[in-house]
Amino acid sequence: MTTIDSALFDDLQARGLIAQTTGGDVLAEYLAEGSRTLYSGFDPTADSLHIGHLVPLLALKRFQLAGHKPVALVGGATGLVGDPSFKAAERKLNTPDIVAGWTNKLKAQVSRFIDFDCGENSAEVVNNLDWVGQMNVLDFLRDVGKHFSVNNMINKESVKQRIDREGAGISFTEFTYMLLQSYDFAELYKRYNCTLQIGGSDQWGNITGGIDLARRMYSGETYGLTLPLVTKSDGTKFGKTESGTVWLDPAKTSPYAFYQFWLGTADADVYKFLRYFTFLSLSDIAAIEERDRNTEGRPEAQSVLAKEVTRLIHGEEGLRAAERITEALFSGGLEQLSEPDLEQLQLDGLPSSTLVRAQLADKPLTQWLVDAEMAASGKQVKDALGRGAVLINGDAITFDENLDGAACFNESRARFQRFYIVKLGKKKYHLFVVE
RNA sequence: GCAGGGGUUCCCGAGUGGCCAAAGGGAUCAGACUGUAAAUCUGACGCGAAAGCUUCGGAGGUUCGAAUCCUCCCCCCUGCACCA
Repeated sequence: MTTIDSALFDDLQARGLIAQTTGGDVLAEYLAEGSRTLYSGFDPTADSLHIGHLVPLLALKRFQLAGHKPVALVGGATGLVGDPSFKAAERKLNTPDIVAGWTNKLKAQVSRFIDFDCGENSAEVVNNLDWVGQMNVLDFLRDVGKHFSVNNMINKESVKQRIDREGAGISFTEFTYMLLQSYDFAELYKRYNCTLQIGGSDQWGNITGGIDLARRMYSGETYGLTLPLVTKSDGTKFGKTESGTVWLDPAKTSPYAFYQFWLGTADADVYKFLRYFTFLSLSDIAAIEERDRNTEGRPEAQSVLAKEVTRLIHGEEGLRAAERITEALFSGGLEQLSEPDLEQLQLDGLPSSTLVRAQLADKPLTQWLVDAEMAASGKQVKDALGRGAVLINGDAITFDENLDGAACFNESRARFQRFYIVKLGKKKYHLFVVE
């Protein structure tokens, strides 16, 4: 018999992880009284999840740890249609085989976070294409569509801006998305007695749609809970860096870059993020906050956050690699790195490139750095050059040197004849290996 | 199909014949200050080391000169019509 942690709801609330719920206190009680089955959906809109998906993903795990059974739904079907919720414009459709490929990747990714072998509340991963895929249009219209009122649908906040906004619009396809997702909930209710759907706060309309449908089709009593949208205190979008989205796939965002992302969290956000993204207890987090408040200089919270989240996503190994690189680059000991250290940095995932010595003179430094994706354009490098912000193995490079790639990467500047650590600005590092 | 409104540099959004590589804001990058933070200030922000080159949905045209004018085409929005 699974033990239920009746404090779950209070804990979620205290973490700020509850945006809205249906049922209010009834839901809290319902969760405290027994092991429930809940689900959250992830649509394949890319070949990897990103940190924006982390809140619902971790929430599934929080529920599981508290004794409930999580179902992760990967939207092989809904991904073919596109969720219009709060989107400014119609999205372009991806081909079925692309979506199928992404679906498989997401299934694998999602599976790493929840436990499939813990008895009664073992997790499930499902794909809604399995039940929507073979449904025919007429059945859908008669069995599902009949339960929806267009009048209600167009009043949903999530599609309103698309309907009201001049210059926008919404296709029937996207408009129908809500029906598909609602049907998922009803179907999971039938299959697994799944009685709770969780999701981002943008999913509220879709979730309540599902609750209504489950009641109408099966007289099922179900609940919804939404998680807050992650926002930053400065108003910029969470989860983006200069180089774009922060992905969970280590091939798309290295553990080092991932670690650095969290390390850069603003003070104003970091304690909130600890509550959102880690499993540290609220009292531990409060203790960290208290210590930081009483300490001069750099707070401890960011490194705790980076460590916890990186370990969660990339494991102990990924975390250690990220820490090794960070330590080497930011603790000032660059000159002390041994040859094996430098080789290890490369293995650990420090961005690196291999250049051929004979070709160095072909391009200016600006171009080499652009090619290595250290900067988007030579202009940016040029700007940095003018401010002495480009360092090769510690030497500031000048404008004049820039033109001659070979001079920049000259042999006397090399470490162990072939390694050059280029620093652009305060944080960007790249290892060049010249052969 | 008809009528009207639109498509501008990453985003929003000015610009209606030269002073426009194109206002302003946001985002982003670099510098100062710091704690690899925030705020603030400074600079950059189509590409190029530079000379210079390429842009304002697409293709042509008018003009000494076009993002701005004309023609055709593509796409989006709103309404009407068609259909019933």
